[in-house]
Order: sequence, then C-alpha cells, then structure tokens
Amino acid sequence: MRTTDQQAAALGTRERIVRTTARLLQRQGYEGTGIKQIAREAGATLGSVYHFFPGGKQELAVAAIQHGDQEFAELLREGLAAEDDPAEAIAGCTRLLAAALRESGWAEGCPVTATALETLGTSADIQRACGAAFGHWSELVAEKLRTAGLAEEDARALAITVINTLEGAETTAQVLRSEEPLLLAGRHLAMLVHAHRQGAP
Amino acid sequence: MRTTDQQAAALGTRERIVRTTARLLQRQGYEGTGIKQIAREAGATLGSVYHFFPGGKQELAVAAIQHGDQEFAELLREGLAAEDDPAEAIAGCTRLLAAALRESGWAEGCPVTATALETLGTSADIQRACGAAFGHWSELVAEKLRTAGLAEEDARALAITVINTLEGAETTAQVLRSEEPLLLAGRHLAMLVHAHRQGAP
DNA sequence: TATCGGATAGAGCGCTCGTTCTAGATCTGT
DNA sequence: ACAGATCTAGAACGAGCGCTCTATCCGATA
Repeated sequence: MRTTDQQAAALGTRERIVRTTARLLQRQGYEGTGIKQIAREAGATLGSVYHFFPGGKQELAVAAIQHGDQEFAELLREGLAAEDDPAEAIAGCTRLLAAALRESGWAEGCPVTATALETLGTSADIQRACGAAFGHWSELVAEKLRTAGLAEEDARALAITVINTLEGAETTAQVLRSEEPLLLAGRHLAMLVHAHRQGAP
Repeated sequence: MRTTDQQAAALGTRERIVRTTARLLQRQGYEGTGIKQIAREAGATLGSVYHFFPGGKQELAVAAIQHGDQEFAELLREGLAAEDDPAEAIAGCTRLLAAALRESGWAEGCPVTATALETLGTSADIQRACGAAFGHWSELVAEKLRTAGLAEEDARALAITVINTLEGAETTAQVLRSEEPLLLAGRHLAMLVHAHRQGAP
C-alpha cells in the first residue's frame, strides 16, 4: 500500500499531539494548558488538532490520559519484573520514579493526578479515563503480589494502597523537590508487603 | 474600642473571601478558579478582593492554602486525639476523611494537592505554602508516633508516608467516588505502625 | 490527467481572564 | 462637624481562551 506513508504521517501528527498534550497536562494541569499551546509545541496547527480530535479539548485530554496510563504502566511493569521479591520490586519502582522525577526537574509527576482533580466535576469522560488508569496500575501490582503467594483479596487491597502511596509520595516529592518521600514510600511499602507474607492480613 | 465593629466587618469580608477561595481551589484547582467567581460566591466585589489582597490571585491563593492547611490540621488533631493507640488513631482519621469526602459529594478532597500540582512551575510562594502544609501535617502524625514510643527518626519517616498515603488515597477516592481507597489506607497504615512498634524499623 | 477525501493552515468569533482605575460609601479621631 | 482612612463598587482594558470556518495542499485512485 502506498497509503502507508500518508498514514504514518497522519499517525505521526496525531501521536505528536497526544504526547505533547500528555506532557503538558502532567506539568500544568487541564485548565492551565491551552489548545493553541499544544498545537504550537507539537508542531501542528489548530486545524490538525480539531481534525484528529473533533471532540475538542476533552477528547484530547482523554487520549492524553490514556497515553499517560500506558506509559506509567510500562514503567511499573519494568520495575516489578526487575526483582522476584515483590517487596523489593516495589521499592525498586519508587527508585525509578524518583530518578525520573528528578531528571525532569521535578516537573513530570503522575500523568493523571493533576488533570483528574481539576476536572472532577467537569467531564465524566476524563474522570473515567483517570479511574481506569488507577485500576490498570493497581492490577499490575496485584498480579505481582498474587504470584508471590498472597491471597487474592489481600493482593487486590494491598495493591490499591501501593498505588495510592506512590501517587501521594510523588506529589509530595514534586512539591518539596526531594526524592525522600518516594524513597521512604518504597521502604515502608516493602515492610507492608513483608508483613502480609509472614502473618495475618 | 469602637474599631471593633469595623475590624470585625473587615475581617468578616476578608475571611469570607479566604474561605471561598479555599473551597474553590479544593474543588476546581488554581487555573479553574477565577477571581470574579471568588468575589461573586463570597458576596464581595472585585474592589474588596484587591483591597485585601493587592498581590492578586497568587497572594489570595497562598492565604487560601494556609487556611486549608489549618483546617486539615485541625481534623488530624481531632482524629489523632480520639484514640491512644496511634495505629487505631490513624485508621480513625481515614474514616473521618472518607465521611467528609462523601458528604461533600466527592468534591472536597485535600485542600492543597490540586493547586500544588498546577502551580509547581508558576509560583514559588504557593509551592512553599503547600510544602509547609505537608510539613505541619506530618509533624502532627510524627508527634503521635513519638508519644507511642517510636524512635525519633522512625516516627518522622513513617509520618511522612502516612500523610502521603492519605493524600493519594483521598485523590483516588474522589476519582472513583468510593470510600474504599481511604479505608484500605487506614487498615494498611495501622499494620505498618504495628510493624514498627513490634520489631525492626 | 482529473478528481476527491484526508490533512494542514490560520484568521476570526464571542467570551472570560487577571488586573487597574476612579468614585462613592462608611466609619474614626479630633 | 469635619478630615482622613478604610472599605466597597464595578466599568474598562488588553490578552488569551476554546472553537468554527473557509481555503488550500497533497497523494491515491480511476
């Protein structure tokens, strides 16, 4: 097919817009990010943005959130696979997050939190996408915990807290411009996992 | 003093503006909240807002963050004082937070997170105020843990994770419109505190 | 070669933003 | 009673918002 080039170019522009939006939402939130800014920084024009996302800013935000969802999931997968022991693996994830956060100049934290909080009363679509992201991430952790022998329900519950703690620690790390909250989270979550493996829930 | 009435009225307007701003920041974030909306909902006028906060939106946001800081600290103090055992006390705090969140229709979560994330690169003053709030809250938790016999450094570190977990769980609870993340956080944080009291750090 | 739909381009719409500015209202100290 | 802060009131400004609209470009098919 000769259409490949055209489609590749099309995907190229669309993908550039989504990635740029994801990064800007992560850094400035939903209301703080303008569509014109997105077009400018993505090297696209307003026409292209509305061509690919006729639903406007909300549709674009949903796509960006889903992109961030997958990106963060990939980081989690890598971190969790790096160690057999789930406690060590989770602590490893906090180190990955801390390093990435510092390298971005403390600007690029959780890809969905800021947008989620701002748009809670505004857009049900965005809220759904954010909720789905949390679900995907905690499912990855839960699977790791199950593999290590935790009971189904314990694994599910603990995984939710793991994701929540990572999220909160990442936010605090950004505000304080320090890796400490994330590294402490890693240490404490490891203890919590150990407590589950040894004894009562 | 006859000035009392005037000052009271002045404080009245100022206080109304601050409280309204705090509530709106909590619900809509920084960029999503307009000064005209604040004035309208506070029953004040633009002139009054700029009279009391000549520094404009940023100065107003700092005052609102500090108000939210104290409000949340008061809730923490109450929750922590309600039980002797720090693990039970922290779990009690999660129940207080869950109830308050649900009563607000899942709209009023952590009073600083949304604003903090949005203004990270924008205003150093706001960032400082948010960082100070986290510090105050974790210090309250640390004090409770110290009273229960934890070593100074353990108490400080664990308190930071407690606040981070509460924060993350509150965010997730808002997005999912469910108390579960907060209640799970309470259960797991209680386990974590017990682990510290019984054995190694 | 003629045609046609996907993609690009950006001027312009109505609106709201944060802020400034001038006037008037209200109360205090003398 | 008068002067002078303090506080209230809201019109007006330039800038930027999300979005619509028309015009053009370009590669693929017939």
